[in-house]
Amino acid sequence: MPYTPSEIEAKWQAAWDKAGTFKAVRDTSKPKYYVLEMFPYPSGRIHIGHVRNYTMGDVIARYKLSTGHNVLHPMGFDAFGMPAENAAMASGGHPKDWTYNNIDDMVAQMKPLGLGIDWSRMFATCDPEYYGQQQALFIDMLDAGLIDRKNATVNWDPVDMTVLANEQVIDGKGWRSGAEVERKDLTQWFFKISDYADELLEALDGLDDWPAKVKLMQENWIGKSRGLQFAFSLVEGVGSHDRIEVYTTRPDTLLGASFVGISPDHPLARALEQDNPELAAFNAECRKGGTTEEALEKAEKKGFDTGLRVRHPFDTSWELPVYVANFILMDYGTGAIFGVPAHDQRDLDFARKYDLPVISTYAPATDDGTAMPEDGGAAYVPPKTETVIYVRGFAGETEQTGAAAIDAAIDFCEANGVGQGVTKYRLRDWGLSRQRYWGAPIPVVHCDDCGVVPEKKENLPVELPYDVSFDIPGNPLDRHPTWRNTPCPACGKGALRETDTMDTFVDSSWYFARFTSPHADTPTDPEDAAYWMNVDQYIGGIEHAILHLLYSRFFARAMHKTGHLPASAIEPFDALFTQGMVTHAIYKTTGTDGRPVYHYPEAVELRDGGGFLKDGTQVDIVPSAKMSKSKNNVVDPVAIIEQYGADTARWFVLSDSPPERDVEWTASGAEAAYKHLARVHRIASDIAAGDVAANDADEALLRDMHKAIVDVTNGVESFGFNAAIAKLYGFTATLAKSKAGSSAKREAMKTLAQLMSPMTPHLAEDIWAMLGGEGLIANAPWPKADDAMLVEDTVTLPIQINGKRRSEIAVPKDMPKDEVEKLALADEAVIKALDGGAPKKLIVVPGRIVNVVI
RNA sequence: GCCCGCGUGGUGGAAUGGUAGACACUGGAGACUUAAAAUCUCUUGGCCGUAUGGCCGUGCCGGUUCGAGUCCGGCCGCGGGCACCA
Repeated sequence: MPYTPSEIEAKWQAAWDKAGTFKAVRDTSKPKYYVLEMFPYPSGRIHIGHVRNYTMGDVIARYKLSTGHNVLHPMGFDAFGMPAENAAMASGGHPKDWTYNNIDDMVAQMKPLGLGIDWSRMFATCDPEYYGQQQALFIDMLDAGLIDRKNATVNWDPVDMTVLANEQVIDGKGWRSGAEVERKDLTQWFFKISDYADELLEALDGLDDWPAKVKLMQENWIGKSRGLQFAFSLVEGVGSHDRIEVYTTRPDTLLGASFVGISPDHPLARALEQDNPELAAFNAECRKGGTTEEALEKAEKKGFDTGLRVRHPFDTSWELPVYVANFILMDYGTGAIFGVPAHDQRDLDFARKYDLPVISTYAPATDDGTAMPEDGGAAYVPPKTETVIYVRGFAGETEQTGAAAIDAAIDFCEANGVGQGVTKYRLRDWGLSRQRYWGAPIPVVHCDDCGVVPEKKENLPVELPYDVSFDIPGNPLDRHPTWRNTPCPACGKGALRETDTMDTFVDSSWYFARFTSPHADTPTDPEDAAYWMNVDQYIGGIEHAILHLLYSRFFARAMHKTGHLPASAIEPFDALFTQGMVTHAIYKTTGTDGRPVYHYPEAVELRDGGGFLKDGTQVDIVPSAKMSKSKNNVVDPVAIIEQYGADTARWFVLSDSPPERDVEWTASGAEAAYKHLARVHRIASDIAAGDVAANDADEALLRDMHKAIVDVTNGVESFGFNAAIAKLYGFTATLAKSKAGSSAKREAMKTLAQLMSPMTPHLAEDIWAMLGGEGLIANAPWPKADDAMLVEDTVTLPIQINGKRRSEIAVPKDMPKDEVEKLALADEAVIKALDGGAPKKLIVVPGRIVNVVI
């Protein structure tokens, strides 16, 4: 019987459907397990990276099913966002049609993968049913004081008269108009996530099954700092401004200050520009370009001397100049700083540019001869934990760590009435307003008499109108003739709807909760949420380490506060796994115009260690590049499934590379995966037809089987899928070569099929049926290893001489240390190396290694 | 610029501080075959050597340790994120 994936896979998918194998139903008699992969954006085509992501989740889901869990494994679509509008602009369709067509296409591409998903729970965030409940959440959060309205800076395209996303700003210019982008303030809605800064930080400690790197990134993002806030008094006031409030995390360097810097958006800077055209021009220049931190940080550091001077708080005769500087953010601290060139490279560059003094406040504890900053050296910026010598200290010891000096400086300043120690966070409130059509409308109404009023819940969802056009830039809701008009929910008079829609991060911040009851007429159903939450295992890309995961953590808290999630669900993801990308080589040649020309893998023949086109031209090979349409190196999973079947695609994306790392897709690798599965199928057929009596090879085979159970189980539980697959290769080879009797072989083969079933479920079902397994393998209990079959009596100990392996001895597993020593010293290689002398040291690590030091 | 990762043969990678290169791909040799495909067997880090074997080797430089791919410090390269891409 040949291995024909197309038949096998369709057959078993139908069998699972019929049996409702993956339909999740609340059942308190079993432990629940909720496994979730980050849901996809409906681009229209599934990507091999999706295959990898969902296969990993499916392995966990199927494994948990076979260990007696009640499994929830849902799928949905993160369906709002800019690409749908861009497509509408480019080809004239409608975002809604484009999106739903794409979803249909993607579901059709995903189904053949045989994922154990409860498809009955599927939804898209652009379903009015979903975003209507999101609007209800918004209203509840507004009532609960979790939402605020204030100014935010956006990228403004002065030609298209529209707000641009950061990715639409290229080199400071609008992507369509090419106009220089300006920063502009708009009134926007904000989630008050900064109120939760400390809690979100503290709670990271409890997330034991999250990668440490993700927690560290979130910690740095929240950016808790302790510092000193105080004011410099202006020598001469300007209008109502007589002082400049500054915040510093390094108050110990106060005596090294050489200038005060304020943001171009600082109230004082705005006041001064009224009658200083030069400064107004400078500020306007600073407001050009995108809003990203990256753009601000990379811009050339520029300053403008306002001519104002402030007094140093510790010496009123010491006056410092006040500069407006483009690198100071109004969003962080007070929008004003004092510059200490000796201990900050940016300040040092600034001081040298504008010829300001450089004054060290501390120096290295041991002079290593490096030039001081005042003598042309680099800024001296040691870690706060390092002990340094304070040459211009004013609090605490002369020799102390930066951290100690900072604490002493804050105490000193507080005692002397110079300022207060304050704790600040880098985390800013989450601006959720978007000036775009394809998003969830923000359910508020602007009334001349009542002001801003939330829509009544019975009027939800506030649905997007379908009759819109995308022929001109900007938000079509703004120019819709009737949609905006609505009675005020408070007074009933004619009023206007808000036309801003919600950030798509809002959609993805609670979809995991909605999956627990996707059609409830409230955002969640209390019993379903209580039963299914939390997500036991969440799987997704590392690119979501900060924003999506932090917003979701905030949202879970907000949903708890508004009664939509139990207290136990404020950390919604018990365990997180971040998987790597699937990459593929790029094949390129250089065109006549000198630009690279990219070639499809099908067009390239690999031989003699190089790649060649049909005409013999050699191509440059860039290995392991991120798949990208423009580079022609995207692998289409549909073609792979048609050629080899879903099991091959699943097996390949799990093998070869650890899940957290990128995996390189190679045609030869896929071919090899297929060959292996065909081989397993062939071995199973042979075994099913075999009739060999039990014999002495049986025990060895069964011992190996039990070892394989342990290794594969450990691999699956620890996301070591590639290691588990390596063991499966090994056990397959053992089984193929074994001379054991048919009964033992059938047992071993059925176990192999079970161990493979999470990865290659269709093949596993087929083998299971072939060998007379009961029911579906998907429902069969996971095999258990027999400890008695795992005991090994002897171990091989490597013998090192001076840390290099020179020999080995076989010893009983539990041989005492002193006997191992004797045996080691009697080893030929050791005797030779000792040459009659005695070893300096003899290290014996039982069961591990012997090291003879000579 | 700032934050976080990663770097091991021709290739993907394995390795609780304890035999570096498991497993797989590619390449090479062979078996089977009229032939090819398929399948099976052996081999495949570099250098020296007929061989027993020896030396080198985990991006680079240094350190800790009996012992470092693994821990520490410093560099280099690549990737992710930087709040309106999702």
